[in-house]
Amino acid sequence: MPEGHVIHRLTARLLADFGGYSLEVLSPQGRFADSAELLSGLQITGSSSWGKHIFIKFGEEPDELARWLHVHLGLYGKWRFYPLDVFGNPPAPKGEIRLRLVGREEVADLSGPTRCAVVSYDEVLDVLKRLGPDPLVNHPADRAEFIRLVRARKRAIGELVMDQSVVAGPGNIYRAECLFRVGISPFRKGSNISEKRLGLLWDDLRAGLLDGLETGFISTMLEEDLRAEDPEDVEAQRFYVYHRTGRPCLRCGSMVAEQLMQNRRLFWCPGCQR
DNA sequence: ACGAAATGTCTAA
DNA sequence: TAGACCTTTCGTT
Repeated sequence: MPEGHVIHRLTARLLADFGGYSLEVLSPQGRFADSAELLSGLQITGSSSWGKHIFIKFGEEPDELARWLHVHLGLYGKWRFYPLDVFGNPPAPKGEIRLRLVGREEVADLSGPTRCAVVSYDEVLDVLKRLGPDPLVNHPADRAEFIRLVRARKRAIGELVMDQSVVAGPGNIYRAECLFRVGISPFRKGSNISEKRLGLLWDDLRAGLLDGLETGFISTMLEEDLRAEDPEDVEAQRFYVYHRTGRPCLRCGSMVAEQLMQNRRLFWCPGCQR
């Protein structure tokens, strides 16, 4: 259940912990068995991520000739890591494990991904072509490109922030929290929002994702607001509006509202986001 | 035990 | 827009 920050983190970890030596690749559940065989015995020699997509390079050939593992976790997918025991044996798989990487000191188990496939470099490029700028990558022209893409569309900004061809990486939590922090109503049409405010939104998405990348979890709340909340309620300490339906906004006191947008729960403050 | 929800995306109608 | 899909976890009976 990850947004972009978790994906970039995982990508780095997979290369750091499992790269540079021959790996055993298994599919305890069986659904990935044929593909696992294509990879088993090879080394991980590179990794990259964009938005919520992970690409792991297997083999020492140049990029164009290597085999690439493409993973997208979707809503439920998860990587779990377990240490080998004192004899160097991996633990028995727990649950439905689509893919297992057996490393020197630990195993990486993948469950529930929406995509897990061995692909060519061309297929990697095809995926990248469909994705908009990633605030964690933040190439020099990306900020302006994000502004241009949003302003070219008439759909609501709440939908556009979740559209991976407009901006790759943010999900439902960053959508709610960043729109709140920048004070933009999720219902505003992209084409009606000024370049300046969209620039601030990009900056805030980047700041949020960067913070999540460092800490490993999403906490969008500023220090001075943290103290105001009930210390028992961990979720409320992290978020201004996400999952806070019917409770008072910490900034203005209005009730946080909720409705479905594109089949996902959208949270916003009607007072702060006009 | 069972049902709902979860930080997502695709496809068909 | 609705449904399908992949799986785990948490709350309610």
